[in-house]
Order: sequence, then C-alpha cells, then structure tokens
Amino acid sequence: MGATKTEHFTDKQNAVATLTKALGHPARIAIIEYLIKVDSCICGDIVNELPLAQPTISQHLKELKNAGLIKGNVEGNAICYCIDEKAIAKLRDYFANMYIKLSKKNNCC
Amino acid sequence: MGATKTEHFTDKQNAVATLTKALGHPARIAIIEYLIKVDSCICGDIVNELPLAQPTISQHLKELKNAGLIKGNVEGNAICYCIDEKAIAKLRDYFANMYIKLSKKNNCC
DNA sequence: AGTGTTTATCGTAATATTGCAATATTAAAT
DNA sequence: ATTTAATATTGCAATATTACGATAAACACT
Repeated sequence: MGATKTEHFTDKQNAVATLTKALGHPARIAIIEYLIKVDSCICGDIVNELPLAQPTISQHLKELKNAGLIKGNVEGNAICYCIDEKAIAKLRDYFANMYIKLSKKNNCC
Repeated sequence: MGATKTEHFTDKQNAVATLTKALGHPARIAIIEYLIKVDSCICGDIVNELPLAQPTISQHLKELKNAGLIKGNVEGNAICYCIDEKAIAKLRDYFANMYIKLSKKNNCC
C-alpha cells in the first residue's frame, strides 16, 4: 500500500486530481504565478526567482508538464515554458460549476 | 529533505497549495462530489459509496477537514459532513482570475 | 450495565514525494 | 574543438502519503 488506487475512480475524477495534485505544492504555485507575471515566458529565471536548487525546480517543472499545466518550447539552449490555458480553463470551469451546484443546495452545517 | 519548504513561499501561495493538495487525490475528489450529489449531507454512506476501507475514508475526511474544505457536525452517533462553500469560492476565484490574466497575455507557445 | 452502530485513532507496511549534489546533455559562441 | 550556458537526469537521504487491520471512543437504545 501507499499507492493511490486510481483504478477505482472515474477518468474525470482522476483527471481533476492530477491537475490539483500538480498544484498541491507552494513551489509549483509560485512557478505558475511567476509564468503569469512575466511578460515573455522566459524560463531559467525561475531558478533565480525561487529559493530552490536548479534540479529541484527542473523536477517541479517536469511534474507541471506531465500534468498538462505547462508547455515547454526549446529555443536555442534555453527553454521557454508557459502555461497551458486549457488546463486552467478546466479548473476554472470545474470549481465554478461546483460552486453553482452548492449554492442551489441548502447546506445543513 | 522530503519535507516541503513552506517557509520560502507566501501565505497566499501556501494557502492555495493546501487546498489543491487536499484535492489532489481521486478519493477526495470523489468524496467532495458525493457530498454535492446527495441532498442531505449524510456521511457514513461514503464508506458504502467508495471502494475504500472505513479507516482510509476517515483519514481522507480528516485531510479535507484540515484543509478547510469540509465541515463536520456531530448528530447523535453519526457525523454530518458537508462542503465549506467558502473554500470552493476561493478556488473558483483563484482560477477565474488566473484565466483572465492569461487571456490578456500573448502566450508564446 | 450491555449491545449495536458510527466514527476515530493507532500501528505498520508499501510506496511516493521532496530536495539536492554530482553529473550528463544540449546547443550556442568563441 | 573548447568553452560556456541552460536544462535534465541520476542517485540518494529524509520525510510524507496511502491504505488497512485492529482497536478504541462516543452515543443511542434496550
């Protein structure tokens, strides 16, 4: 045990969990927020921006990429990372819809 | 190592990460979705609903509660769990705002 | 007091995550 | 061809998470 039993849940539930799990770390939130802040989607600066070692940030970027939250474009010997808008749209829609459903109910507590 | 360096990030970033981390597991997504689906916020049924043992679900509920996503009301010997709308509203606003910022940029990739 | 029902906690095994030093890879620039 | 710069990968130690059996705690009802 220790492994998540993904097979017991729906594809949609697993898809949402993949996105939220990838965002479930302050460093990855900080990376996403930095990518939004900077005009051009420069990348290596993230290492200078965050108080984490380069391999650690590279690993966080990899996880964000695997989850589909960011895309990476090779530009010479540098890499240009930027956010995949579709993933953010999915999360926005998911929570907006959830809130609508909630407000239609009379929550007991 | 192995521990998240929360002290390096802002309170806001940690707060968002706490919420998304709590939702970063399909069982907890399933629990939240179940709590929305059922009319009354009955609780122990979750054990019957999900293919996980009772202690496992109790643990997941605890994490959702610690993150502030759900609230629990004791009702006799049962407990009535329900979603804290404010937490969902926070997530909705966070991602809606993020999407607006994104759409104002010209993403390079 | 005794019984059943519901939920929480403890203990523990299996696995995953976090973080970094060291090293490798890739590609531009000299 | 060497050097320099940017990023990725490997290997490893520390810690966290996931899952569950066993057990405890809390409460209602006889």
